[in-house]
Amino acid sequence: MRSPEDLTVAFRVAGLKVTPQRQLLFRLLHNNSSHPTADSLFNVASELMPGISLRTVYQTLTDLAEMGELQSIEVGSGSMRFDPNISDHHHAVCDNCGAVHDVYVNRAPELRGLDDFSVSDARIVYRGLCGACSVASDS
Amino acid sequence: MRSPEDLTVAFRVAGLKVTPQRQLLFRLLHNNSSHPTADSLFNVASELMPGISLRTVYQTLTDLAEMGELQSIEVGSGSMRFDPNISDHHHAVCDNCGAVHDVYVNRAPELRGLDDFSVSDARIVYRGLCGACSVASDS
DNA sequence: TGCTAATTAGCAATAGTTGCAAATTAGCAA
DNA sequence: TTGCTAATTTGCAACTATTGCTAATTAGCA
Repeated sequence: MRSPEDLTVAFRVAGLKVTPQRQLLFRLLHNNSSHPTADSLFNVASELMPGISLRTVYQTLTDLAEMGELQSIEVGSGSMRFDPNISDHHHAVCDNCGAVHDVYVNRAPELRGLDDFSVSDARIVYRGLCGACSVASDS
Repeated sequence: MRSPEDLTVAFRVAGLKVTPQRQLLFRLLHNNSSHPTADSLFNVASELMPGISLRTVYQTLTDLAEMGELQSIEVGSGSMRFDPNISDHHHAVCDNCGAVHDVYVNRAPELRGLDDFSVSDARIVYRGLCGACSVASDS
């Protein structure tokens, strides 16, 4: 995702308005690698801007995703997560603490068992234990 | 997933009862590669056994999943899908017709960018166009 | 400064799934 | 075969995540 400053310009160019709510969300998402849900973002945003609506958070996330500024991902936690890292990467989810990490793979794995399927996207979700949680479970 | 006959035995051994509803679902799921949702299974089951409850379908799917007889998968279609194929495989989803296909990869892709994460499971979801739909969209 | 289309907030509505309790029933034992 | 009891089924309410709708507000241009 681009910087809040760049997004401000990009939104105006696209005919979208730059409201205080959106600027706040730009800031909260920039360089955010926590893969937040709409709700968790709403909670943080609410402390900085009491009264902001969850609906507005959803709306802005949808707008950003449509502009290609962020990726929406599903890792089986029940709710959608948003990732401002739009480089070609995948995710590792800790079964213990639920944290979602960005991971990279050397090359896209090749398919077998399906002759004619033209792949446009491949997403990998790894599950297991993150560093902190494996240490904690050593005994 | 094992055969309806084997599951009948396995359920009794596990202290679970084998009801007509469950037997029907065993049959509907056996060798079923359509990756059905709870609701689509319910629809088929309802024709063969009017009055069967959606709640029962969910319950039985949960039981089967807990026994390791089927896999529940999420491919972004909004609802959970169930796969009686429990071999090590992945899925390809057609963006046009929504069909979910089983696919196999030569080897699990290696991680980069995360030092200490012990992977217990990796799931790949490919998106694109299936054979039938690529042909249909040629013009 | 005023205008207007975009946005916000709040609430209702929806989809998928699970919780709960009363009625039913599978499967064991006598 | 009959009776018992725990498991199951059903129906419905509740719940979570998300989207639809609309009146009131506001960004940004002229």
